[in-house]
Amino acid sequence: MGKPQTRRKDTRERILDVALELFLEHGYDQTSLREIAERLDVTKAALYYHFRTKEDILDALVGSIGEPVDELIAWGRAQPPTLDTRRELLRRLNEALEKGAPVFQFLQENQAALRGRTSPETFRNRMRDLAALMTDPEASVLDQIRSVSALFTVYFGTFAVASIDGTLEEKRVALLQVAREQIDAAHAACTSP
Amino acid sequence: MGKPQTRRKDTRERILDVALELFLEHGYDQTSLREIAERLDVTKAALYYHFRTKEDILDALVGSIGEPVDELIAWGRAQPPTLDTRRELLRRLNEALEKGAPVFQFLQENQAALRGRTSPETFRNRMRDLAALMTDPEASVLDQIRSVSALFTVYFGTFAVASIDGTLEEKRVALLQVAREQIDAAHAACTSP
Amino acid sequence: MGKPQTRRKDTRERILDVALELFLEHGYDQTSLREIAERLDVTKAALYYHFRTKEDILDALVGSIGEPVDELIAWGRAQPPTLDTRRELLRRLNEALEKGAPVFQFLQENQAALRGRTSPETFRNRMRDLAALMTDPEASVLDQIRSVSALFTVYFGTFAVASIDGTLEEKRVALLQVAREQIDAAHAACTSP
Amino acid sequence: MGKPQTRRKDTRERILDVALELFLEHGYDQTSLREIAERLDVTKAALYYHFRTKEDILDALVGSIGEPVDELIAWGRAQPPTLDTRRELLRRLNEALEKGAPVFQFLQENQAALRGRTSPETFRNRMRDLAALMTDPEASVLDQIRSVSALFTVYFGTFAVASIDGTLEEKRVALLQVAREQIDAAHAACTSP
DNA sequence: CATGAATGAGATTTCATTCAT
DNA sequence: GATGAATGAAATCTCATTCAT
Repeated sequence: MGKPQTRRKDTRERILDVALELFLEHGYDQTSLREIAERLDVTKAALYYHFRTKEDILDALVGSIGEPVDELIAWGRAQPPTLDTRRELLRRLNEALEKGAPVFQFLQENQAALRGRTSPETFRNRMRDLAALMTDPEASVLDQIRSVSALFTVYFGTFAVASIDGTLEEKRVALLQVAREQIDAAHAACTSP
Repeated sequence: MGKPQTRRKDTRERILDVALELFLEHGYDQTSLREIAERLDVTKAALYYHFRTKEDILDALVGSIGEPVDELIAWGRAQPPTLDTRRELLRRLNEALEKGAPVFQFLQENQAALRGRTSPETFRNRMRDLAALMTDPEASVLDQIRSVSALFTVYFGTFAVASIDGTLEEKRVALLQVAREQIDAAHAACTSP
Repeated sequence: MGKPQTRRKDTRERILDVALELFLEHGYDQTSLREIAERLDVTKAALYYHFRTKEDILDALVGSIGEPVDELIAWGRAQPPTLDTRRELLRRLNEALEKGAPVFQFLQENQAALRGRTSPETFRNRMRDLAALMTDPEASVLDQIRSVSALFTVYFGTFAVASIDGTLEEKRVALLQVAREQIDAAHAACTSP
Repeated sequence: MGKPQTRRKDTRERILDVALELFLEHGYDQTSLREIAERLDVTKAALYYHFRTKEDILDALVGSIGEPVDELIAWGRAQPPTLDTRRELLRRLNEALEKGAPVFQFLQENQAALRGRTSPETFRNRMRDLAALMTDPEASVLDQIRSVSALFTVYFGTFAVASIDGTLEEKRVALLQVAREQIDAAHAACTSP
């Protein structure tokens, strides 16, 4: 009974899982389709049944995180460019990074390898948009850097806190708070003096 | 008299220059020795006269920034772990990044590709040592993240401020100041309450 | 009543049409079953319901012109080897080429690709038989060449007159007349002196 | 003494020889670089040292006959469009075909496989130019076909006379004479009536 | 009748590397 | 110091074909 058998989960899904796994282990260029196929115990040709090229696998992976970020940007643009909006942007980004973290890390560690590829390029543009939403173009260089720095703390911090003791959740919350302090500083400086 | 002739700078040096140039353009894996040789207008075999393997070129490149960082770490260890020491560490790192920036960027963008390679691994360890010098292991998670965040600001900021208006020098100084605020915050929090 | 429905002509027929179309466009080897299936908007597996192999498609195509030529040869053999017989052979071949022209052209342009395949080989034998019917083995080399040349004019001419102005029908008639002059010359030479 | 050793003739030359040999045996598409390499007893990679792609081998082959034909066309254009010129064109083509015959045959048998490839396309244009030199555009369709037919006799005849008895030289001369009769007929018809 | 999923074999091409000269 | 010729290994990708459903 039930579905006939959909043997071994869904192959397409499994390919993406294993691909990401290997891309993180050895990098995109160093991961051959042979390796992916072997770890899945299918033939290389089977991969080509599900994806037209190696780059299509990449696109599917990057696409999976593109949507949440797009939504985030759309939301940000609909809000007034206030401190509260920016705090909320950081909070939502921090959340989005939690799920999707492996893909974010993959993108971050393979920047050079993926240069010129359309889908990561698209992703990079999204991050640029996000950065633009965090900063006021007329603010001082100092404040702009404070804002970008807040984004960095959330973004890179996620991959770098491994060496610090503490639970993942604890560190995630701490990252967010530090980032919030920085965005607060950017705003305080520009309103108070 | 003097050196025999050192025609055109010195081939070894030129190989390193062009290699770095191409590694930055297409990434380490995607850059073939053929491309390097072609851009230099020599044969591939000529490269092998100067470097035993492709990885040797990588090592020479990474080595060129290893020394300054090693010195920085040695200096840091010889100092007491005070706020002033950390401020000075940030300042010196900021300085070291200026020269050597392309190599740092190369390392940052090719993390996955270089994983498992000895010399970048060595470099990563050095950065870990540096991070350790910036933080007190007994400090709160929050303060540790503040300290690491200061390091990030100096480090990643260097590659990311391209999209902000202002002279390079201006931005470098601003980055340093923001980082200093963060390390100050880390210390203020842990000494005051 | 009548045939159940013969939806859209008949799949088998459509496969042959599209296959020939593509074989003419890109050549036999360069045409994959995937392309044929895609242009028909069915799956590759569907092709295998109608034909056991790719070569079976080829055989069906070549077979379609084999019969008329077989009949022509049989007719030729039943006649005395006179000038009139040969004139009539040219006329009938010229006629047969009109229908079936695409298949003839396909065979002519893919000789190398089809070498060793049984059915085109069979076809080539038929053409050889036809050439034999056109020539007397004891005639002079010159006259044999005149006769073969007449065959060529009808055969290759059909594909080559595209660059000459005039209606198709006009050109077909002209080709036949030129060929007839050649066969006449072959006979005149051998009977008169 | 003598040249150091130029071991085994000139590799590039040998590749072209063997490639043509195999292209004629199995056709262009069906001949893999593996086969070429094996018959030469070198590795596939060695082929790529001498030719950038498989198509480059093709180009070199076609190019080798392009020049003589170009010269023939240039010569033809410099002459008045008389019967004598055309007789001489046929004679020279007949001569050019003798050397270079295998390449001509290869081109003729692989038309479909080579469609769209630049260098055979170029070659086809040359043949069209040659055909244009043989015919008067204002002549009757009949005479135009007679002229083209003369060209065919020389061209296709070269590959087709294998089945006729006689020495190669004898047959070559006979082909030329038959072609000449046809071009004569084309001119006679248009001047006399 | 036809499809979705998969395979085994093999194609072209590229790469780091070697070595005699 | 440098080159020309070559190699062995591997990569991406395509193809004809099969078979359970």
